[in-house]
Amino acid sequence: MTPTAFIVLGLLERLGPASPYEVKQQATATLGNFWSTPHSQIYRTTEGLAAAGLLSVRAETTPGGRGRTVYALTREGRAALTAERRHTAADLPELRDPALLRLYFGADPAPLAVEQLAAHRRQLAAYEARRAQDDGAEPRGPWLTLRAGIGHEREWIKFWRDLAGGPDGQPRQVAGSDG
Amino acid sequence: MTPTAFIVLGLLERLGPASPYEVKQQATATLGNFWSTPHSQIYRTTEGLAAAGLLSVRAETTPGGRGRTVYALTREGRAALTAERRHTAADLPELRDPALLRLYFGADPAPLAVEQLAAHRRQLAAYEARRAQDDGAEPRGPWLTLRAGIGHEREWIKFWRDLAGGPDGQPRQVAGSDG
DNA sequence: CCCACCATGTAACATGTTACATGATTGG
DNA sequence: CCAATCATGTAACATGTTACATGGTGGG
Repeated sequence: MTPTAFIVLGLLERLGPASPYEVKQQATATLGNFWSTPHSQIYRTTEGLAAAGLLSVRAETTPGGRGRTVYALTREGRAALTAERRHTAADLPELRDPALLRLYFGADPAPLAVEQLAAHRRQLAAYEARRAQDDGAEPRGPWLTLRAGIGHEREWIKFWRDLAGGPDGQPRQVAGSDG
Repeated sequence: MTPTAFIVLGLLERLGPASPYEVKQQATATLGNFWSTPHSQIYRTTEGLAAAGLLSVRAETTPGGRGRTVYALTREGRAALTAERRHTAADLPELRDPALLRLYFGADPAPLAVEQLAAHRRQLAAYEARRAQDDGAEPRGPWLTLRAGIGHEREWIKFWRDLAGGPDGQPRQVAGSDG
């Protein structure tokens, strides 16, 4: 199962029957932080899952007279979701950071680092604001992934801060803070 | 410029004139750790860059009588490389970790974490072995990205270790080690 | 000589990205 | 009533992934 399919199934479980549009809204609102998906992809995926029998389709007409398509989990869909949750196979993702690529190929570290540092600080602030909002929230999953995000942002900040240098633009530290 | 294009240009600068096959070998050997690229993609990209005038093309015949295509940076190609190195725009990558997705959607943390922990420990060991090999190596870029990779592997290990639990399968710690 | 692997690509398909299109609703 | 925005999709194109194809080379 592709990640996008898993996302669609998982969100439909939470939402109950919903249109791809609603799924997309939910995706953006909740896990947009560590895994975004464009709406065109959501539409394709709901179609595909319906064709595979994991979702049921219902054509609706809105009060306004406009058509829309509502999908819901079938029994097979729920089973697939459960199965996917039980997978423990570990294929590690790559960092795939364009900034890292530039660094690798000889970009001047300091100016790059200044921008990266600022961006990661903003991201960390956003994460922490969210965590403050739903500290201790149930279910646990989202809270844990948020924690992962925060940890990695902090790691990035450490990394780029070392390269950003002081006011004179010199690196403050290059040797690894090992141990 | 796409990341793949940048990779191809950067590697061709190091290699001098080379075939897509050689570029791919180099890519795997050097930055396969944080950004892999399939060889089919390298072929497409060299074609595209040549069409855009950033690479020159030369058809060769190997000693064995087999044909191959050798690409080399043009002046425009070098200029594009320099320009890209100067970009500092920061669009942050997402974590996009399938394991995190499972966690988010309610997978049981402990068994997932056990596998993830093992995988990340292997990856960390590989990184550290490499770093031991070329500690202090020049140029600096690759060494720095390796450091980033190590930092993030450690962060993942911390994260999953907390979820993996002791021998009894209970989480050892769930509240954030904040500070 | 044949099998495995290296070198060199091409093709087919899935996924991701960006842009386009268009009907309802709502605020000014 | 007009513009902006919400809701609902479709289309075109780029990128990434997987599989296929084929010529040389070297070892058993």
